[in-house]
Amino acid sequence: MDDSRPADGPRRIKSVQTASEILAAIQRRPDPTFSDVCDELDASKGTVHTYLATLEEEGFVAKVDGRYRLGLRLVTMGETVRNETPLYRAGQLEVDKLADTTNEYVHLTVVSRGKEVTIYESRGDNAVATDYHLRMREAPQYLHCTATGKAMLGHFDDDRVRDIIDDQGLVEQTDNTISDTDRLFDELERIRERGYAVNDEEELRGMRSIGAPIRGVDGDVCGAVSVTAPTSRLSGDRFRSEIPELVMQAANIIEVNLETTTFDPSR
Amino acid sequence: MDDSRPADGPRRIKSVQTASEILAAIQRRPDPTFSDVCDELDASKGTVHTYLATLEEEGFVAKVDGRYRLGLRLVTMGETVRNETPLYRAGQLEVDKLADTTNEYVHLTVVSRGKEVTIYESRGDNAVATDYHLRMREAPQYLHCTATGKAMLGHFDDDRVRDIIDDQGLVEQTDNTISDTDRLFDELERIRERGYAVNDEEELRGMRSIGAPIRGVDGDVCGAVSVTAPTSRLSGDRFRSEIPELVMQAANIIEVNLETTTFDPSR
DNA sequence: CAATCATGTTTGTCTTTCTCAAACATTACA
DNA sequence: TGTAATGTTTGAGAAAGACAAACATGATTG
Repeated sequence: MDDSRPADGPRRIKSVQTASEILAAIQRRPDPTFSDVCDELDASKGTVHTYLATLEEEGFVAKVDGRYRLGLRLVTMGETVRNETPLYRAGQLEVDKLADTTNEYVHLTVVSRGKEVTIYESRGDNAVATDYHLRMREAPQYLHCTATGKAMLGHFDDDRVRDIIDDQGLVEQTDNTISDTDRLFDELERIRERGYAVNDEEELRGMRSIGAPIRGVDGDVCGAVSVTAPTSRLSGDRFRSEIPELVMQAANIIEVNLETTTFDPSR
Repeated sequence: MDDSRPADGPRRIKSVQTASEILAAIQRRPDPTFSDVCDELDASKGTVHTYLATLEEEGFVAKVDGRYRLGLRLVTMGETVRNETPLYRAGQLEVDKLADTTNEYVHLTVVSRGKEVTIYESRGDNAVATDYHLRMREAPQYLHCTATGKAMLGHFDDDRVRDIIDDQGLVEQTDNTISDTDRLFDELERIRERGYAVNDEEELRGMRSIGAPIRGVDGDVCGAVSVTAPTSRLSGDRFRSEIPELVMQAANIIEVNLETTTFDPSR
């Protein structure tokens, strides 16, 4: 009844947190109006108004006939992030090739704050669930139910995996999702042995993926690559050896690229 | 000597502006250290520290062994922006096709705040200047020296064009850049007549482009599409009729897609 | 067509929170 | 080991943010 102290801890800029919340609110809601944004925040109209005006001026938000959107500055900044991620430069071409030979979706992902973000995606000619994959890239995804995610988890040390599970939980996205910690650790063990991870309709019903980890120069995992296809097209030999082989090859080539580009003197 | 009034005008949140400046500083400088960031801002170390901590917590900034980078949240948000730009959904496939038939770089751009932003890019097998195009996407570009930019300017009304010129100037990127207002207006006239715009080494020496405007349902220009290739491969008939024809066809198809997807009831 | 309502914008004022210095840590370097 | 460089924390004054309420502007409706 007495903990009215400022509960210190490290200092933060509250206005920046508020701005971030507003951006999140706009992202959550499609094309919100001014009062839609107000509804999602607990701040007065006047305050929200000033924030939106500032964010618009800075290019983080755009107003299109009375409705708010995230601004194009986020596109250019996002582009910078990708270009400065060594994995992107090292992997882009190889991902395109893999999409070309498999004709399916290929993803290149990295871990950030306990989730994974797709840094590059290539769509083979037969790729399905385009809309799902479009939307999926708009937010970081769980690691425990994707091929790339599990491939990476398999090469983290147990403490780190445990921390991630504690933070994120093992949300059941489908009936096949591994939602039990022990089972997940068993699975990670198998992934380590085989060298690749399988996602058997654990993220999305009807879709399977094969993923392999990518190690950086220091030996630590810095990302993963995967092929995703409808279960009907990803079964039998193709599921058990052909695609896994191709994915691991691609991962290997990207690793080599990484080593050589990292030492690129022009950077 | 007396204008010490608050110089009112509409209110803004200063902290958000500061945060924006910090992000810009990090984007400008590759992998800056803490004091690098301080150097670019005029704020005390303590202040910058608090901002960076906040931005990191929010995912807009990441610290990788002592150096700052833009954070992956910008990637996911940027992805949202693209996905919610109708032009992207309407044009993506067509841009891929055009890159496939021409084997060159194809760009899909929109205007924002007097400059253009590439919302999607497809790289044909022979595409050159990969690195330039990578970097180019990290910042909005001038309209007066690109094929897409001029295609769009050609269909704005004169006042709007004049405003843009006043704001942005006619920076000479190469010897061929049109840096004279009257000459630019003449050129825009020709573009309107022909239906497509030409960039003849006006942006980058050795590179030519052909661009066509894309009109939205309301009839207003909402973007443009272009093919870019080295001058040696873009000359003669290919330069004067083949590629222009293909680009205008693509623009036309995208316009049709736009009309049909806009009325998509699922949205 | 007036009147009511919903939506968005501006302003005065009090409170919160930024910001600066300066002190404090921590790490590099000689 | 001492000195410098870099990064982090803190106290307190000054500045800026937040609220509420008033003000516009457009919709909607009786």
